[in-house]
Amino acid sequence: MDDHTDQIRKPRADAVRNRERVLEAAKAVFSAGGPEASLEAVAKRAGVGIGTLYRHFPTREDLFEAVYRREVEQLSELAEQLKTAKDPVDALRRWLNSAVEFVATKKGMSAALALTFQSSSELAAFSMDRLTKAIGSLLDRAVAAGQMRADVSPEDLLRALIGMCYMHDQPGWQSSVLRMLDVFVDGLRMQTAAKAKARVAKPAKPAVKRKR
Amino acid sequence: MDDHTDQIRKPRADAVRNRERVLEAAKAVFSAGGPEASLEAVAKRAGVGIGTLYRHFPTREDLFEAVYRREVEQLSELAEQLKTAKDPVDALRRWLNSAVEFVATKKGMSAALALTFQSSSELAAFSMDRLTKAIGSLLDRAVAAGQMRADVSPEDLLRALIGMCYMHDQPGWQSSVLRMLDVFVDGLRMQTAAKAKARVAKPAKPAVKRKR
DNA sequence: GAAGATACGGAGGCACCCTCCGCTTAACAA
DNA sequence: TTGTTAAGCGGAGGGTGCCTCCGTATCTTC
Repeated sequence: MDDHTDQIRKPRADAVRNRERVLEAAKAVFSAGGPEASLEAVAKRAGVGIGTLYRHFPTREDLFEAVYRREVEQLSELAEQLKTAKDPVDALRRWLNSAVEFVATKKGMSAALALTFQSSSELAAFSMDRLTKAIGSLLDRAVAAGQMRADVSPEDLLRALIGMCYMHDQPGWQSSVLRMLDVFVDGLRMQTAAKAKARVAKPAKPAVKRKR
Repeated sequence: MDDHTDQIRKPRADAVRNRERVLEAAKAVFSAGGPEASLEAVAKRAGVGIGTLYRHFPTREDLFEAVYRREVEQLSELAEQLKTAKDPVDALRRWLNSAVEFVATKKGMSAALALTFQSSSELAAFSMDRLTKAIGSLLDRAVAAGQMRADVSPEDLLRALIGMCYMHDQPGWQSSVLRMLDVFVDGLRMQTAAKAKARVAKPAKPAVKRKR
């Protein structure tokens, strides 16, 4: 058997194009109709057969995933830009605010994402990693500058942020989330130079006295 | 036409019984199989016909709602009990912790709830009202005792709590949420001179691992 | 241009949704 | 108790969307 199998073929142009079309259509359809929207509707909007859709994205979740990955990238890039801001605490606060606003435009997708996160821990890992790094870089700067306590991880903060945004079916949710984030940042912030010093000088003993 | 129409009949015993059975079955089925679970499976498990299920709960959301309402009641009652605890801040912290644990046992239901909340603002209003009052009573005590800042509403706190719990697909989510809540309560807490001192003298030593 | 690999589309089988209506049963009156 | 009647029950069946499968079309490579 001849195997120049390692010879990899260039992916077909139509396949690439169709995949892109489906993603585009899916984003629109899910945003409008929620996660239950018909996949056949997605295929139709994309102008491809239902079979094509299923070949590229064997399950509904696969499709959610692919759509979602893009969104994550965008937030990640924003953090990159904010890293050069002057005030680290303000930069963090700003990123959080942007994240809230970002979520605000994705109403229809959110329920879909809730479902996807639940079943695909792989996606959760990816986005966690990506967004954690984003927050982490902002957080570290603030900590390094002595402006924030250091016992809350980027993971924790991310969790709080995403969590709060899930509540966005209430009227006024957005301003409420923003207020919460302010309180939160206050909770994280070093109180005064003196206090900060005292605290850092303090010896170990785990952050909290959690009973049970 | 004779109308002793105002004469109201007692609801039929079998109807009451069946309704109860369906709720029981639904809780189990949704917990295990998530929100997409077959309603026919629910009917079968309840030992009733599919028609009966649909008469009692015309839509899938109606069923979610009814199941959910009970859960809310329980949390509400817990708050009632905690109102008599000595330390108000600790009572609040405890209620929050219990809420987290409570959610932890409802894995399968959470995605369903996310969907329901999105489409039924009526349910959201009900549970918000109920839980807000629960938190509110605990929060008020702490504020009245001068142990907490007063500019964060029960609604805000509830939002943060529920939000955080939506993240529970991650390993270790629970301890993370608990940690977040601690930080949060710290952020809320009054920083009186005495308190602040106490805090500094206290262990809140952070740091630790937090690699990267 | 030919050969072969790759992708396309949509028919079709299946599962589930939900409605509709004839039958059953509980509540009330006598 | 028994009769009357409203309320409730069950599940057949039409409809929709899911997903697979395979004959056909198109692209890449030589």
